[in-house]
Amino acid sequence: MMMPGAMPMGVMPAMGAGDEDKMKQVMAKKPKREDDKVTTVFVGGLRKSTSEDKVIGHFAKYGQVDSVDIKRLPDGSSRGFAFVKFSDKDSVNRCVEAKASHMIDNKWVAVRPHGGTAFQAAQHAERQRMAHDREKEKKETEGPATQDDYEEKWSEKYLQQAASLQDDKADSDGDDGKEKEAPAMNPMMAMMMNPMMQMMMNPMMMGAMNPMMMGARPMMPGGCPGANAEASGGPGASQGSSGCNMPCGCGMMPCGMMPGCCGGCPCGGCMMPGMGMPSMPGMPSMPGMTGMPGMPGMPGGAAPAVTSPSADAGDGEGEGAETSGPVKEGGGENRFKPY
DNA sequence: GTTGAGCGTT
Repeated sequence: MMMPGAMPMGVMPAMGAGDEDKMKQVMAKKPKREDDKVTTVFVGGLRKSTSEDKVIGHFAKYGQVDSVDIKRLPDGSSRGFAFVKFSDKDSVNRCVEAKASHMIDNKWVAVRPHGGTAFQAAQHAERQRMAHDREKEKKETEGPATQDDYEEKWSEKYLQQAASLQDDKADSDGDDGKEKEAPAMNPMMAMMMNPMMQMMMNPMMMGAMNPMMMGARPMMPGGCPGANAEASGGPGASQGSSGCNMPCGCGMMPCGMMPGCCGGCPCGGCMMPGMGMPSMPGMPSMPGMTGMPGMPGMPGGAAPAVTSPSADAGDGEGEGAETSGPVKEGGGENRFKPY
């Protein structure tokens, strides 16, 4: 026994008359629009003053004009183009083929099929451009690389910079010929070239490499006479003669930290008050760190010994030796100021 | 100022 209403809607064998009509309408609708297009011509370049009547009057000679739709702004003024619908395609063809002879209101107008090739090409180009923009935007949003990539990149950059720094240093160090050739740069070396690192490392290295300095010597009020020796004879030249065995150059070692230290380097090449910076055998000097004169209140500050530009002549200019008064800035060249 | 706008959905 089959209930009348049990049949699923989707398999209904027949449609009512009304349904059929609806279907016809739906089916007809789309083709109708297409037909509208193929029987419509676009008319561009109209005068604002051109009326529908004028347009109809012009296009009537190519066939039966169904309608003319001049596009207007809300205020009613013409936008300068119109759609002319013919009742058949042949009229459109005739009309389009005669494009050279369309003059309305004494003005040449453009007549093309609705959605003609030029229009479609323009639309296509526009679509392509939009798609391209979207693609680009998407890429930018996603980002060109991951965080890891960035880190890798920066590490690489750092190493490269360190290497180039080392190269520069090796070049400038070669001037006095006292230092050994700088070894090939590696990250560890790059780190060691950091002034702070040198400050930290030198005490240890000095102790290990220069046992001579471990010998106790009394403080030398008046400064380290080695400065003179340094200026004239290089590191170690002062040894023995004037009471201080420190080769008074401009290394990174605070003088006061060394047993037997004179308590201050008057050489003019010191960075810090009271911090004689003995040059370190085998280590490149730090030209950029030099040039600080002796400081007031420190034994080295009043050192009479330094009257010449000293070991680091050229940037310190020996200011520190001129007076025991307030510190002068090292010609503006010093990037490292005391305290 | 040379290509509309409505209809109404996934």
